[in-house]
Amino acid sequence: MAAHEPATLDSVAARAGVSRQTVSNVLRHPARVAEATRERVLAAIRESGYRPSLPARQLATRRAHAIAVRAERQQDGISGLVLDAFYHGLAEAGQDNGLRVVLYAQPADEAAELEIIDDLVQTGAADAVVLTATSADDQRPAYLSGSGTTFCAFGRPWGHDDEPHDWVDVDGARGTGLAVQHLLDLGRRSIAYLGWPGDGAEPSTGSDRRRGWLETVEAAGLGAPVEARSLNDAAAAEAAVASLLSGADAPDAIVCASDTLALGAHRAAVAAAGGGTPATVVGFDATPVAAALGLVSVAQPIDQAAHLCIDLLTGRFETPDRPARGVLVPPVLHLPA
Amino acid sequence: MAAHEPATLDSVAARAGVSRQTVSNVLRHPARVAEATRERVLAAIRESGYRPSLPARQLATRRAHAIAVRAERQQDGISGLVLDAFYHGLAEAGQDNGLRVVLYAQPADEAAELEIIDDLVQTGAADAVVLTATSADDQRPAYLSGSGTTFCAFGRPWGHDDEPHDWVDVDGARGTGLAVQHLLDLGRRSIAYLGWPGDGAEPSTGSDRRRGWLETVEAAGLGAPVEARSLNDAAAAEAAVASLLSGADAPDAIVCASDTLALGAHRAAVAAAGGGTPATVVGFDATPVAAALGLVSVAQPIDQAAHLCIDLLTGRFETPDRPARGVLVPPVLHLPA
DNA sequence: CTCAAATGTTTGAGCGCTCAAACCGTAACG
DNA sequence: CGTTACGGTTTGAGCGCTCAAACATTTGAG
Repeated sequence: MAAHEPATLDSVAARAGVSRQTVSNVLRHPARVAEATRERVLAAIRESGYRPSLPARQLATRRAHAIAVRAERQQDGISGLVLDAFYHGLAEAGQDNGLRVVLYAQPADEAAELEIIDDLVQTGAADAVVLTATSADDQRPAYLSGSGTTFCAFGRPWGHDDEPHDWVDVDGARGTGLAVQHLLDLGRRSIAYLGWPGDGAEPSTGSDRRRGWLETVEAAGLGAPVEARSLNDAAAAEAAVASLLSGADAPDAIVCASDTLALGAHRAAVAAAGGGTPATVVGFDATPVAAALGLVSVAQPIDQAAHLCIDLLTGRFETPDRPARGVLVPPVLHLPA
Repeated sequence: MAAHEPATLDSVAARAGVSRQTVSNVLRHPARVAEATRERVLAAIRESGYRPSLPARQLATRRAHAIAVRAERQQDGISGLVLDAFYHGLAEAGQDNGLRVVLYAQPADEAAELEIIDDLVQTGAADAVVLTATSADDQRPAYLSGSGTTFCAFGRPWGHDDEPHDWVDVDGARGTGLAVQHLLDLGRRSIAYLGWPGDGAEPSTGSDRRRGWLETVEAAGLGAPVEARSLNDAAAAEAAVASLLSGADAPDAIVCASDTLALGAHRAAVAAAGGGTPATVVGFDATPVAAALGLVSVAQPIDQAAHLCIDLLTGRFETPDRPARGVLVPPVLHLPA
């Protein structure tokens, strides 16, 4: 606990009676050092409480040993909570791979964000970026590919298969498929879908989730599937589902593209049931809101996704020119406690 | 956009026809450089797209220009969402002060966490730490004070006034006071409190929130205040409130120590009302759950708190021995949209 | 006109590490 | 018994910056 001068490679070397480089080798390339020497050096390291200087290493290796990730400006309501788990996963997986995670504040627009990323990379504060919340009209992947910045996206390159890059995403179709299956097991026979406007037209998260529902419902050989759309807003969702439930062929279950939609759907269902059994609602994201309402919801394995992002990045650090790789992880169904 | 060798202090200096140090001065101590020279150097910097190397600076100044903050292992249910906003606030305020924010994954226990913090500081990855979620029996502040690590806590040093340190906290009493006042304005006359077990005994977040309720209710000169306690769990809270509402002197409003408690209270209130007007519930933290249920909730000004943490830290960097300082920020009442 | 004090700029050294190349014994080979 | 080879180790150089001190140049006072 003494407040000595902090130990350096040289001070440890002197103590162990070897050269600076040998100490470094013990740490970075243990195989190069003879057994006996290694023991002695390790002892010296332990005794002196030596901690290698990160900045010095960064300077010498020209690598930051860090990745950057964006801190969202503000959680857009119900979802967004998933990010906390993502941050933790990144930090954890990063620690295991000698990578630190640095946060940058989401600025006003994409252009400003790209500037920040460039800055982080060029100043040597980060080697790579993890992009979150990517969408089809996202400029960032193309720009980063163009500028040669290493990155991994959490989210598929929707509609940009021509510009491949590393990505990790959750299999939304699989998730809604699980939801439908669960409802079928529960005996539901008319399973509707509540999605976002535009789902199904262009490739997107929404289209993907809708597809999983559609395919599973059709595979079950049930009647013509019913669906509604709404902006990601509980009130709007409630209205949309209310009209869906007032129709002649009212469904007995509703799979939703998000927990926000599920909240609205749930309200509408309870109202429409008028004391009877309301249609069963399944959400997406397994947020506390779904849990609070006692709804089943599709949970994204965020932690796993974060670890995979780190894996892809470390892989690319080692083999910079390997072809782009994408990984799809399966979600799981979360039943309320 | 050319992929030249990245510019350095020397390359810029050569281009501007001055010495290395002058370029450095232009950036760090503009006053030391003559107007004309400065212009010329700035032009050279612009033309060459020079970005100072962070690692080099860190090595030379022996400062990381970064602070560390913990990424929570897992959001404990409803609350915890606040952290996202906190991270963003830290990153934003940090950027304005030349501080980067690095994340570390919350490990299994406090001892392991302290080890990680030590490591970050000793390797020069961070100059200071922002502690989150501090509690009365928290070992971390004392340890960090002892080891001379600079830090700022988001949370008061409950019951540890003997070991002062920098902190920022939200005025919980003020928050519940606002809640009570709001209910009084609404015409409620019997305002109960739902808190956590032990609130009121020892100094703590819970005691603080309870005190705000108690003082405001007493100041209003209403009848003897009623209260209940429950673990931070919706089901437990529901049970606690149910028995509260079944009593003779059932309250017409309930102020809660958290949104999780509020959720339970809300359910109990709706059930007890049996179709009539349920008791009004006010939550704490203004999470999406409260919004989803249409509940009023006390919102913590997280962004402001984060900025204040950075202010305290930068202040301490400049004046390491100034006395410890604590800042209390007032919360605001969030009405559902 | 001289000298000292400003003012502006450069030089030298060093932060702690890693790379590549040089070095040194000793074992294996012809 | 000289030569090559090789595991193990050391040396030199340099990553890009900042500090402190040294060095010019100008200015104002005596």
